[in-house]
Amino acid sequence: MESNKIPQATAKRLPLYYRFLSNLRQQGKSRVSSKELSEAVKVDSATIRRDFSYFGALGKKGYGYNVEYLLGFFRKTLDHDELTEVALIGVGNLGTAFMNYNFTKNNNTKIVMAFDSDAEKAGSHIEGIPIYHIDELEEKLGDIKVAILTVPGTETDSVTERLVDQGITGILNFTPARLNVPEYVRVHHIDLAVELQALVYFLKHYPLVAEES
Amino acid sequence: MESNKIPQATAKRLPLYYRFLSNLRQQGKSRVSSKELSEAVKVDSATIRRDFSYFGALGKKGYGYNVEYLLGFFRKTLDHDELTEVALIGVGNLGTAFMNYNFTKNNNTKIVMAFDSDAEKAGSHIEGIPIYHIDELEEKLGDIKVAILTVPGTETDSVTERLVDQGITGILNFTPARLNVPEYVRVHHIDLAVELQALVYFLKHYPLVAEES
DNA sequence: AACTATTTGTGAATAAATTCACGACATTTT
DNA sequence: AAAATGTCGTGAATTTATTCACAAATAGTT
Repeated sequence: MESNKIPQATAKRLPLYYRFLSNLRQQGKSRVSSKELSEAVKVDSATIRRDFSYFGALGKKGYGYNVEYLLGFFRKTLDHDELTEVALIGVGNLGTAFMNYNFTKNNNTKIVMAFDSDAEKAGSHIEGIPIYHIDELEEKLGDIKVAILTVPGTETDSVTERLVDQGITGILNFTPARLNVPEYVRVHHIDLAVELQALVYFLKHYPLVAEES
Repeated sequence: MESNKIPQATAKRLPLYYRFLSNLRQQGKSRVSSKELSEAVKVDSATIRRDFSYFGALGKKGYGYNVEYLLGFFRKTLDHDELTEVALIGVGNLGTAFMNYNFTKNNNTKIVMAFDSDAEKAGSHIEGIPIYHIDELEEKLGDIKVAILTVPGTETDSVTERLVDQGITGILNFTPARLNVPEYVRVHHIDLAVELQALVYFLKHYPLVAEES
């Protein structure tokens, strides 16, 4: 894989760049400098240029970057032409929020089915996405490789095991638990309570500037 | 502020450690080694020891760490004795998920009020938390310093400005926008679409191990 | 055509975070 | 009481990420 040389920190910013570039195109802008983009995405302009440079010379000195060209380039790099199908596990408030969120706009990912342990929900649809009972997981999952996990804490471990058994290799985990998965499965954690606490900690211990009158 | 010397990466892990230590206590464990904790939180044991060491010598050689002592220490360090009040802006599915989430269990943060632009929702409660109309923001906010932003993209900028005007200094931002705030306001972004895309990108470009039969 | 203003791409410097590896000490076992 | 084992705390090495700063090139201007 040639893209092994791209730093992880850079890779994480790519989707962000992509979205803001899409916005710019929609606004009719055909050119952008690293400085302008920097102000929009709040990433240092040198970092942006460095990030882009891992993919070669995408810009032009004295001019900046051509929005259309950059978008085309990243569309390929981010595989935006092929849709990645995603399953959502746990149709509570958080899960429902995801289903309503229109991921496919500006995106290459789409939630195509959801599961819940509540028999009441099974059989219904949200935004056209079918909800199955969790017992049907093995039957319905097919060759989906990515799952969003928004179940309550108690069910986490057993569901995770079943997902892995069915061939899931990527999990976006919103539960507070740390998942036990084989090493070939990638898990990204988004821990809402931790994020909130960390923010509060930073506010108290890392004041940015003395607030002025 | 003496804790200026603690690396940010360490600070972000503290709430995580705290939660897992609480779990251990609940399980009746009175002692834990960095190796055991490492397996639970999925952080390298050397990193854990390094993190703890910024606060002094909290453990005992040949023994490990005393769970109770560690918890007591972090309770003070993380200001777990004082409750930080938080306002939530935008009572959609995502916002509702937060309100149902019991942040105060094992936590020092509490959502004490919510706002929404939907007049229907104003006046009601979720989990005992009052929901006000967004027009009442200035009137009701009081001296709350932290806000969770879960509004649709269109309202983001104007709401942010009003929050800052009212003295908010920390924002947990779930909208896709990058906020324009004075430099003394700390914003943490959680960008759901970006997280999902980044996961997909890593799966394709950074395979962890060839999946074995 | 000459001049000025921009802006990239990157080598080098710096900063931040992780990981190695081991001496020192405490605990446990025999 | 001695030996064996376990575990911390940390100096040093390494890795990863960011930022500086400037030559080179282009674009725009007069």
